Amino acid sequence: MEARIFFWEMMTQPGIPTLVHVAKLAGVSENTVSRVIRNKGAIAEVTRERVLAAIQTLGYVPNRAAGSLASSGSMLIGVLLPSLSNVVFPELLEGIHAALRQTSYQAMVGVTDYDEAQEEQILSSLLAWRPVAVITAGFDHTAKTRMMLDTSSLRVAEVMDIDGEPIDIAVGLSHRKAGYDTGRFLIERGYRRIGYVGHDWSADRRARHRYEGLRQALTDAGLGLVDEARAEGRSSATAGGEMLSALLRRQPSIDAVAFSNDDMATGGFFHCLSAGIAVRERLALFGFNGLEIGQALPLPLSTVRSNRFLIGKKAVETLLEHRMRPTERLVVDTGYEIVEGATA
Amino acid sequence: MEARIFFWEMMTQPGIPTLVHVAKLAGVSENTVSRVIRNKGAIAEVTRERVLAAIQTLGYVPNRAAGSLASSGSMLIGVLLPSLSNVVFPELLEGIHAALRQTSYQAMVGVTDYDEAQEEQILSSLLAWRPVAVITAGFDHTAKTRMMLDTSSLRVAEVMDIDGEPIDIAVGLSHRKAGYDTGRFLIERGYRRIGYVGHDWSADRRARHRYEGLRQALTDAGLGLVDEARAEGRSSATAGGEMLSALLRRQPSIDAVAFSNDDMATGGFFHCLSAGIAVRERLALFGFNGLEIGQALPLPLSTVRSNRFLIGKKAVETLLEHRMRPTERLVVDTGYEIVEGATA
DNA sequence: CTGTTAGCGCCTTCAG
DNA sequence: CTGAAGGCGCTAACAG
Repeated sequence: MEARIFFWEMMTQPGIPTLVHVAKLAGVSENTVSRVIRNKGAIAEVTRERVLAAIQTLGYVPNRAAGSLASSGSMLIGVLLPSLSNVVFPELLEGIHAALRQTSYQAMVGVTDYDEAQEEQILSSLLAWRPVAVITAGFDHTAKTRMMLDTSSLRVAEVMDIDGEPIDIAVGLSHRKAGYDTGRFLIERGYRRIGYVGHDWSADRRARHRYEGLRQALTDAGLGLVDEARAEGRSSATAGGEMLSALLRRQPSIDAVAFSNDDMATGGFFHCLSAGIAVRERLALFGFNGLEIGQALPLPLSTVRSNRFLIGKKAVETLLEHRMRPTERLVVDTGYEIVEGATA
Repeated sequence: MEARIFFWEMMTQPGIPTLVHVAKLAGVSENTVSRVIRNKGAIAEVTRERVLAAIQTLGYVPNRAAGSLASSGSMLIGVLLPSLSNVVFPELLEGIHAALRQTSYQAMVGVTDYDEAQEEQILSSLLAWRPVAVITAGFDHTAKTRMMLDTSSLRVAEVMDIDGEPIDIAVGLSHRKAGYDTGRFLIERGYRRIGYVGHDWSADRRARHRYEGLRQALTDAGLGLVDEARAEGRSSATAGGEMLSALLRRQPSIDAVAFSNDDMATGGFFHCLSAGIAVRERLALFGFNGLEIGQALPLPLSTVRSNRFLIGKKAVETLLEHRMRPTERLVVDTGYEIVEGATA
């Protein structure tokens, strides 16, 4: 009772309560309050309850900036994404958030817009908050970015892709292998005149890897790609339709098309509808990602399901398992799954 | 030269450089360095250059946790989103990030999973970083959430929706009005037997507002909703197809269907394809959102375009325009646009 | 089991 | 135009 009065006396200007306020109200030292909050060290049950009550009545929320400064451990994980307009990245983020929910870590996201120079700049503003780890989608970095990432004590997970040499942890799938399996799948189904429809690779190195894997599979089977059409910009259903149309104009005899992803393939499917092309009988379509929209098509899309949510989750888990930077490079293969569908 | 040696001497343990290191290297006081960084106060050009050089060679990155603590201004904006799996939220986030890119503010995102209790918990972990403002998608909060949001000095923007009473700033569109206009559009096109296909409203209050607006328009025209079908879970193309199928089984005479959003409508479109129903001639379809996929359909979807990117951008801009909490409630209407399309 | 004493890295205020 | 103190809110040692 008296303690509470004492507290209100203190609050010269009604600001946000701090440890001092809680301590005063609970009649203990700041330090004890801190211990209760962090569950560190042994504390008498009575004391703990008194402190908890004080926290409750004041609505005290610890200031993490102060905590971070004092302990040099921020409970922050930086996340660098190229974009949010391609569904795969939000899905990755969902996985990251889901894994973080169990912990008291927070994600801090930066969007680089597929630009390495921006990545550099955004990374440095993330580092200003001294995260304990960074998750980044991809292996292509500027020299300076690489240097910043090389700060010892900063763990780095490069996600989505495991086809490169990671800085310390890689979590994802081999897009080259997925592309190869796409080729194998089409060949085994008897398709021989195979084409490719894609989008701009400069922003999407993984799409290029899949393409390379596809070509390899065809080469290994004594075949080749009949022709290909690539859109200038990012992937979209519209681009997929237009590019398929262009490809077929040049090569009417093509019997199967591998698309750079499901968005493009969905557009291809729509084109077939409009143009009266019988999908699978006359022209097989194959995508990548396993998005919901592809599976909702009148004919479910044949594709490869990559689990973005899982990648995000695994990345966080792996990162948090290693409190120090791992001595050896770690590669976590989250795999993928061929979805037979009905379009190929 | 000498200065540099001096610096290395200091680095007993090769850690992250601080203001002290920069100051030593540049031969000035910490304070001067701080001023250079923040562009505050007058500084001799020579000094500034010397400091900048030192920062460069050390790769110094200011510690914002420390800055935040010292200045009680965090350059952080908290963002509360219900989910990332519905495209509209990543798009909103893109707008937020785009607006933030010009500034030195950072977004810190929390995902509530459509759960008010979680929102409360996540908000408090965001507040631990003492953001200067919070952006939240929606008006439904628990009492405790409301209390936390009521901290003076914390500016709050509630986005997407302007149909409620904002805490201090609302940015978005009137979903009720958009629903009303959907009804008007269908009526003016001559449709009279109108049905509705939706998803679970408990997670999506905006969808309910659109529905209410729609009903109002029908009522005002002396009509009523013939029937409706609502899926249990979240919106998806699959659910849209299934629900449309169920609705038509009950009410074969329906001539137009308003969907809760484009995902659902796209699924409806696919159902029509499979079932051989002539879209528009026999059955009109109308969506909401104006997603790319809808416009890529063989018949572009008739829908309402809500500009999520703009909402995010405007929210940030409005928030940053007001350095203090605005005295009056502010409502920014970002509007919407009817997309005629070819399905209604 | 609890309190005391120093900082963490920066910014603000006040002197020059 | 620049420097010297002091403190933001918290945690890490030590003591006891």
